[in-house]
Formats: sequence, C-alpha cells, structure tokens
Amino acid sequence: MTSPAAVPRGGGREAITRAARESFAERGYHGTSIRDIAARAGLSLSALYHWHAGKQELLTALVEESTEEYFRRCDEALRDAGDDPAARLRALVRATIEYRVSRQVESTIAASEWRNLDPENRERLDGLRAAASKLWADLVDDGVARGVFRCEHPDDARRAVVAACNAIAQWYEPDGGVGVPELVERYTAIARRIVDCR
Amino acid sequence: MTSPAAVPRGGGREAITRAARESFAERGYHGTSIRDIAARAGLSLSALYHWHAGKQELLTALVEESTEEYFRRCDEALRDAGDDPAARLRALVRATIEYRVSRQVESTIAASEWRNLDPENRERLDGLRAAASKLWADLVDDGVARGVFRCEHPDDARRAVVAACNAIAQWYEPDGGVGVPELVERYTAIARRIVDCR
DNA sequence: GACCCCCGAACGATCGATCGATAGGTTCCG
DNA sequence: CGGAACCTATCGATCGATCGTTCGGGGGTC
Repeated sequence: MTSPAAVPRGGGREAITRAARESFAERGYHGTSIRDIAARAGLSLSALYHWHAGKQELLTALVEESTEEYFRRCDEALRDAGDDPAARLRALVRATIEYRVSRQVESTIAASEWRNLDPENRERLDGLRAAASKLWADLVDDGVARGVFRCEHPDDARRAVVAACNAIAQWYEPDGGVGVPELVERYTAIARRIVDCR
Repeated sequence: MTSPAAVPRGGGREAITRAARESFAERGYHGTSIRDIAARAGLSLSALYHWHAGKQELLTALVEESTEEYFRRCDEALRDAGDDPAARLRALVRATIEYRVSRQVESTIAASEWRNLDPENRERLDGLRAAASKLWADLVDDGVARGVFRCEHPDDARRAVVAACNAIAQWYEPDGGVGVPELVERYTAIARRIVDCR
C-alpha cells in the first residue's frame, strides 16, 4: 500500500489523482475500476465523484497534463539551443529524456492508454502530439539539408532516436546508479551517431 | 466488419482466434469482452467456450505463439550468421524486423498486454523473453570485447537498437512503399552506427 | 444554519462463465 | 439398406459478480 495514512481533510483531489495514476500504470485503464482507485486513495466512491467528473476525466487529465509538459519542455529546449543542428538535437534528446524520467509513470500511461481516450479528447490532444512530432522532423530535416547530418533516411533516423529515448521510461530506475545528465550524454552521443552527425 | 461471410462448419476455432487477435489489438485485453470476440467471429458465446477455455487462454495462446516465433527466428538467424559480430548484428536486426512486420498485430499485443497474463503464464513466458534478450546482450558484449563495436556503453546501445527495431511495428504499413529487405538494410546501418561498428 | 467533504446504499448495464437443448453428421447393428 | 445410437458444433438463456454512475444524507467547520 502506498498511502496507509488517512487522507487529510481537503486533500481528496490530490489523493485520488495519485491513486488513479498508480492504478492506471499498474493495470491499465480498462483493468482499473474506480473502486480500485478510491480504495487506494483511502476514500469512498462518492469522494471520487465529488472531486472528478468520472473515470474518463481522470485519464484525460493525466494524459493531457503529461503531453502538454512534454511539448513545453521540447519547445523551451529548442528556444534555448540556438541554431546549430547538433546542439538542437542534444536539446530535444535532453527534453525527451528529462520528461520521460521525471514523469516516468504518466508518460508511460500517455503512451499506452492513448487509445482509451474519448474520441473528442483524443482529437484535441492529437494536435499537441503532432506538434511535438513535427519538432523532431523539422530538426532532422534541417540538419540533413544543411549537410550536418549525413544519414540517408532521415525519417528512419528520427524514428530510431525517438524510440530509443522513449524506451528509457520502460527500464530506468531512479536509484540505479546512472543519473539523468549522464543519460543525456550517452543518448545524445547515440542520437548523433544515428543521424550520422559530422 | 472483417467477416460478414458465415463461418463454415468446423471453422469456429480459427474464426474465434482471429477475432480475438483483432479485438485485443484494437481495444486491449480488458477493453475487449468475450461477447465482442464471439460477435466479430460471427458465432455465439457458447461456440467460443466450445473451442477455448476462456478469455485468458485466448490471450495466452496468442502471446505464447508470438513470443516463441520471435525466439525461434532469432535463434535460427544467429545460427546461420557465422562468427562475425557485424554479421550477427545484421542477423538479429533482420530477425526482429521480419518478426515485427510479419506478426505486426500479435507482436504489439504481446508487448502491451504482457501484464494481463495470469501470473503462472507470465512466469512461464518470462523465460523465453529473457532468453531472447540475452541473445542481444551477448551479441553486443562480444562485439565490444573483440573491438569490433566501439560504443562506450553497450547496454544503452543494445537498448537503443532493440527499441528502434521494435518501434517499427507501430508505424509500418505493408503497402507503404518500403519493403522489408530495404527496411532491414536501413536499420542494420542504423544499428551499426549505434554500436559504432568499425 | 449554511457550506464543504465525505459516506453508504443503490441503480441498470455489462462482465466472464455455465447450463441444457438441438440441428446435422457419422457409425454401427440388424 | 434403414434407422437407432452417438458425436460434434452450435445455440439461447441465465448465473452471480462487478462495472461506472447517481442519490440522499450526515458530520464537520465557519
């Protein structure tokens, strides 16, 4: 159990959000009942409905906040990175890894439970996802156009880099000895080799 | 609808297996009801239970067959690849891509619904999964030890290569212009750059 | 006493699973 | 060669459990 301690009065919203995050991560959206969530939060079903509109809203809020944070991180990283494609590649690798590690649970939920969003919610968030994806595509295409990246197939190189960075969330352990800065160094080096950066 | 045609007598098992595969892929294990599966197969609930032991058995059979095929493909590819680490790397990349493309649906189910296997089934299959993972680890470690691969962090290089190959199942479209042999060429090149193959 | 948080009880729907019954095919006996 | 006996593949009906959601009330704190 994560929270054997009683929920302080007024802390219901937070407790339920955290319980939903943990339950969705462990058993998936359809594998989790709202009774699981309420029990894990140490509250009743009614408290859940007092703070949230329902099960779908719990998932949407989690995924939306997580997706927005990823896009914001990427956007800021690129804005501070200057013009050099190699530096910009490092910036996106760093933003992606920092996001995937700091939001390890939510980012995994966002990736695997995307299809369980209501069509309207999914449509709305698809825009953000596409925008983040475009940041990667523009970056790689620009590097290739300027001759800094020499890979023959930019789309495949981009997909490989993104897949490698995203996969970190599936095996990384915060107390496992290797810190985020070191991780960024290693994966920046890998990314540069993938795009064949001169 | 995939099968508007009536199921020929005796073809129930196949029809239900296919319907389960499609339903699990579209909506996930917990998102699929056995009534969904039976209806998709054009049969009744009773027919499903005549041919299969239940919902969990349908998932287990799918995942088990898929996982076994992957391990077998890897094993055979390595046996035919000789001793050169670069050739062996290509062999595993090819086996992984061919598996991920030819069993695009099942391999995605196996990856995303692994946690929904009963503990006993999951334990049994964890061995196979670990064995396949060890093939990759031994290959990369051997290449590094012999100085053929010069990457500084073999574990990260291996994870990056595997993640890139596995991700293919999430975007590949069989009629999308690029064939499997070409795909193998591209990702072998990417893999060799990742491990810094001389 | 008004308001904020939270509870237990209950709703109809749907879940996975099981039941007995039956239509169509094959086997076997006289 | 006819038909009773048997088997296979399927069906509709139904089980108890659990699902997401709703409702009316009660115990705090101002």
